[in-house]
Amino acid sequence: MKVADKHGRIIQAAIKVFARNGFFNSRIAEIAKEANVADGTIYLYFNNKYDILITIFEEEMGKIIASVKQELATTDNPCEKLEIFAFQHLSLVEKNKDLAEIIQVELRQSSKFMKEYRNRKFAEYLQIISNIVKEGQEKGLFRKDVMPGIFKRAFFGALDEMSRFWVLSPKKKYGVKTAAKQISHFFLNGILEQPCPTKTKTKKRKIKRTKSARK
Amino acid sequence: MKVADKHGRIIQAAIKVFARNGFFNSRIAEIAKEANVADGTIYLYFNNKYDILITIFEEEMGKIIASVKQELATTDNPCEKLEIFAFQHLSLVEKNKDLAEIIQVELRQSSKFMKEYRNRKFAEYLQIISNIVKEGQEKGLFRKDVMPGIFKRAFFGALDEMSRFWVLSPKKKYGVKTAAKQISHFFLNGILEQPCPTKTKTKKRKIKRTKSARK
DNA sequence: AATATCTGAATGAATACACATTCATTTTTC
DNA sequence: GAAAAATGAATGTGTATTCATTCAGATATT
Repeated sequence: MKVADKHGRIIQAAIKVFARNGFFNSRIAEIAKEANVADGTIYLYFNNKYDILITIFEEEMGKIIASVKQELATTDNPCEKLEIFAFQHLSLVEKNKDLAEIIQVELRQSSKFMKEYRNRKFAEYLQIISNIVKEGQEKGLFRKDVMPGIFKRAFFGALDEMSRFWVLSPKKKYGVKTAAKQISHFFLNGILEQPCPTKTKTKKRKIKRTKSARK
Repeated sequence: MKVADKHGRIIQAAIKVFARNGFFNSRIAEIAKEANVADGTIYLYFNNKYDILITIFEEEMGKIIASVKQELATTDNPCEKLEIFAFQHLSLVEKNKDLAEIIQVELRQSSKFMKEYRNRKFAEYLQIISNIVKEGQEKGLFRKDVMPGIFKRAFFGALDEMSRFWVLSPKKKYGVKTAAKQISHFFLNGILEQPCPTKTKTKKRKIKRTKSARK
C-alpha cells in the first residue's frame, strides 16, 4: 500500500504489539494487521516469531549504547558523567516506551540463548558505568572502597526501576530531569544531612529471634 | 506415595519448573511429574495453569513482607534500617532463588490483572523504604530535598538488579553482606571522596554539541 | 470378622483448539 | 511475460483441559 520498507514496518508493528500483549500472548496475525501486511509476508523477512524479538533487540540496543557513549564524550568530569548517563538513560526510555517495555519485560525471560546474548550486550552497557567509577577513583574523586562491579549494578538498577515506573504508569509524578538529578545525587553525595547515630558496632547485639509465630 | 499435601507439592514443583523454563514454556505435564502427581490431579487443586502462578505469588509475597517488617523493628535508627532492609532483601533472594526468579521475571509480564495486583503488593513493599526515609528526615538525619518517592524506587531498584545478577549467574562474586553494605553505603554517604570539580553552573557552558558524527 | 457397598481422590488417555507456519495462487514490478 | 513479492486459506503441531474409569480406604451388613 504505502511505499515499502516492510521490514521496518513489521519491526515497528511488532514493538507495538509485543509491548501491548507480551511476546507469548501476541499473535503473528495481529502484528501483520498492525503492519498492513499479510501474515505470510512476515515470513519473507523473518524466520519465525522469535526471530522478530531478537531482531528488535539487535537493531535497537546498538543505537542506544552508541548514543549514550556519544553524550558522555562531552565532558571528562566523572560526576557530570554520572548525571549525564542517568539523564540519557531515562530520556531514551521516555522516548521509546514500547521498546523499553519489551527490553525490560519480554527479554528477561526467553530462552537460554537469548539470556546469554542479552547479557553480553548489557554487560557492555553496564561497563560504561563502572568505567566512570574507575576514572573517578583514579582522579581521586571517588572513594577507593567503592566496588565498581557492585556500583554499576546498583546505579543501573536504580534507573531501571525508575523507568519501569514510567513504562507501566503513564502519569509521571516526576520529570526525567528531576529523577536523573535526584538519583545521581543520591549516589554521589548520599542522603545524609548529618552523620548517623553511632553505628552501634559495640553493644546491643540483641537480635532476639522470636521463636514463636509458627505457621 | 509420600503422605499428602498435594497442594504444597504442586506449588513447590511449579516454582521449580517455572523458574527453569519460564511460565509459558512450562508444561503442566512437567509440573505434574515433578510433583509426582497425575496431570489431572493439578486441576483438583487449581483452576488452571495461570492460577498456579497467582497462588505462588499470593502465598509467598505476604511472608516476605512480614519477615522484612519484623527485622526492621529491631532498631529505630533509620540508617541501620536501610542496611537491614538491604541485607534482608538480598538474603531472602538468595535463600529462594527459584521464587525470586519467578517474581522478577515471570510476573513482570502476565496479564493486566496480575500487573495491577502485583503492583499493589509491591507498593506495600516499596513503602517500607519511603517510610524509613521520611522518618530519617523528621529526625533531621536525612536531607530534606530527598524525594522519598524517587528514593524508594532507586533503592529497591539497586537491590533488585543486584539480585538479578545472582539469580541468573550462580557464581557470586560478592557476598550478600558485602553487597548490602556497599549499596546502603552508597545511598547514605555517596561515593565522593572530595567535592567534585565545580559543577560548572557559572561559566564553562561549553557543551559543544558535536554536530558531526552523523549516522 | 468376613463380605459387600460406597465414596471421592487420583489417574491419564482422549479431546479440542489455538495459532505458527507453509505454499499454491495472485499481484506487482521491471 | 518472466521474475519477484505478496497473499491468506489450509495445515499441522503442541498442549491445556476434560472426564470416564480406577481403586484404596471407609462404612455398613451379615
